Amino acid sequence: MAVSADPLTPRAREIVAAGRVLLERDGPAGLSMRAVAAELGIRAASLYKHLPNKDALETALVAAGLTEIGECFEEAVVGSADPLRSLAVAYRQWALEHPHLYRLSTDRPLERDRLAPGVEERPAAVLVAACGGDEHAARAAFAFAHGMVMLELAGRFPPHADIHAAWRRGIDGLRPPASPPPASAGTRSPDLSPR
Amino acid sequence: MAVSADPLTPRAREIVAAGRVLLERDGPAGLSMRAVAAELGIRAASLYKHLPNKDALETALVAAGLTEIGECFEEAVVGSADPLRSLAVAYRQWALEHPHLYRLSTDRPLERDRLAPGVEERPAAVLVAACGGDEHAARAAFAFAHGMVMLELAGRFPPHADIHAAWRRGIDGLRPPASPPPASAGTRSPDLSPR
DNA sequence: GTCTATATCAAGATAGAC
DNA sequence: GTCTATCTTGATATAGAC
Repeated sequence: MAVSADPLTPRAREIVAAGRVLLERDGPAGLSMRAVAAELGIRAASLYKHLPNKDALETALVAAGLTEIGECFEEAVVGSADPLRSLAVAYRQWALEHPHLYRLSTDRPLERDRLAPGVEERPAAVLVAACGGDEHAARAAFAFAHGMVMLELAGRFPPHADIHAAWRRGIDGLRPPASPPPASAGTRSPDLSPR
Repeated sequence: MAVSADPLTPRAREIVAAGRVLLERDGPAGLSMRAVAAELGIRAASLYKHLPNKDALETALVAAGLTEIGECFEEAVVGSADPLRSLAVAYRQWALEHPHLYRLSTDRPLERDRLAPGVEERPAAVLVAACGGDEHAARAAFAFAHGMVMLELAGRFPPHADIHAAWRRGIDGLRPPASPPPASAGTRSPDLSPR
């Protein structure tokens, strides 16, 4: 059993960074070993001195993506009067800014063995707290947010759809009953724009 | 502007059927023109007399998948005391029984031009009705269900997660306020198993 | 409607020299 | 740590004969 990730050498980290540039710029089809090598000005064969294969590269990219999403989560809730809304805003924003890395990071089984400890658990704990300790609600909220983001990234909402209203309705239904939307000017939840 | 789908010849329909077998059995990587031809006992080149290219095959598969999901939807609500729950059960069941076709059908932009009329609209109307006419709630419910299914298909829920409880919590939060879970024995929503 | 033959391209990966 | 050279595989697609 693999206890933890093999730590990456500095050169391997540079390769992963180049891979990330390519993935985010050209999508998954652009993430070939040849292209990554070209990005670094070397030959594809040279990559294999630093990473065993392409899967190791993708695994490292997934770890990087999940780590960043987790950091966003922790920042999003500090001082927030409406943590669940703040998490939703942060989540959507990160996914829309890094669509290809988001998809790569979420559409395959997690190799939990190879993940640094806390990468999955810490953002999960933040979300559960925002759901008033209800972990079923937290799982539902995660699925809701993932579904919203995936549908938006796939262009599946019809042109006239009010995406913000759907987010609002979902969050309102998942918020813990004890804490209704904070009493501000209006009677409904505020808009979901990042600012 | 392409007004509607080119109708498929009978032979083309057989090709699409073979493609569906392969996709569902071997996943997207197994859906090659060579493999489809082999499934029919012919050569890949022969396929191009019946379909212009691979994209046409995939488009036909998507149309078939969406049509079937829509039919499931219409059947699921007849005589149901809890339409939103019934839709959720039907949706999850179809997706779990056809994981690869589900993913193919949902992860790319819809070519609405090439879809038979009603394929998208009719199930949408059923869902909106189940949400008490609230189309924002319907969109949120769609995203919630899509997210739940995608996470389950991707193996992203931890082994201990109570998936049924998450479905229940999501549905309860999205149901129209006027109609609480139908008064049965218990105080909570019933389990989400297909039976 | 199917065939053979082929063009074209690109992918992951390895061996071994330097 | 990078190179050249190569292997192996497999993909979509076209031309033209039968």
